[in-house]
Amino acid sequence: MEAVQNRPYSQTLQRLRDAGLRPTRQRLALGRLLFDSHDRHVTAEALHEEAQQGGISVSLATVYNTLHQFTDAGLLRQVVVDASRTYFDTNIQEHHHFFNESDGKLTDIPADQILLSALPQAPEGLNVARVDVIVRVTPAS
Amino acid sequence: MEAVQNRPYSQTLQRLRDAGLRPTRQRLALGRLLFDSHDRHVTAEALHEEAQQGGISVSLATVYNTLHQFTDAGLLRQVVVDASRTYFDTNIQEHHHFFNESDGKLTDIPADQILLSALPQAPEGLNVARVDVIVRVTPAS
DNA sequence: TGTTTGTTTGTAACGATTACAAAGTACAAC
DNA sequence: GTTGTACTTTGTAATCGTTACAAACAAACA
Repeated sequence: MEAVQNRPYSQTLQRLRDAGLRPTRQRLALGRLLFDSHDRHVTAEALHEEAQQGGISVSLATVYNTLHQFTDAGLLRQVVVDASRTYFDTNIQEHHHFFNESDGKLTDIPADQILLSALPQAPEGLNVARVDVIVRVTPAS
Repeated sequence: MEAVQNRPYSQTLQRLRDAGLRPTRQRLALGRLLFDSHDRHVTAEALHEEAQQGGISVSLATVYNTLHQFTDAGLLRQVVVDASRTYFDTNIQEHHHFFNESDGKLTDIPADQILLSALPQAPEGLNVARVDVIVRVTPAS
């Protein structure tokens, strides 16, 4: 078995290939930041900042482009919880979120921890694409 | 019984008084647009447009101010479903939404039509402020 | 009616995001 | 390798919804 420190947890290269995206230096670097740990929730600005800190030279425009390309490829998912910024979630399985309204932090809730019963029928001519449950939390008084 | 056309469905004047907001021409006019019919979902831009069409002279800045004041007073509720714009909902009861991703239209789902069981415990030190369920729908293929 | 305090308005500013064209890079063919 | 081409990245300008702000205005009340 190969050494842990060399194991490509994220297999970013393969993911990019599978998605038909050229494995450029920028995409590989951002992919590793995103996929080497699990259940990350990032904004474009935050990821850009993180890349800079890590010595990765990448423009903010590229971070935006990349996040959208990854999302289109199904490697990421957008989470809408706050009107002022867009979050991208590395967990693409069905699941839900706690959203801390005071610090803007998201936490995953596994799908099996929330049971939705009796979902009403979608209006005529429409199909359900996804169901999002957002549990908004605030610091206890 | 008074004539239907004179009946103040929305009782906007009283609502404003109760909320401690001066019943100005602009607030009364916007309040009537919002509260004279039920279950409305508006954006600031759309409400401004609607007011203009109806011959109500009110600035966009005032529409924004008013929507926020109404929200703070508990007369409206904000709904976050789309990163690009903020919706305000005249239904302040507990309920959920269908969100049509192709045309941006919201439809209410009464609270009793979605049963959420086994909501996980909020992280230490946090209280649940609200649970939003958004059923994202798209046109059937 | 006068005074005070709250409200409205037009416009500038803001912050996140997108558009765009020029410069750079991956990749396949030679 | 070298070259050619299509795809990417980049800095920056533009966009868009929203907020800030100070001057003009209006409601409340003595």
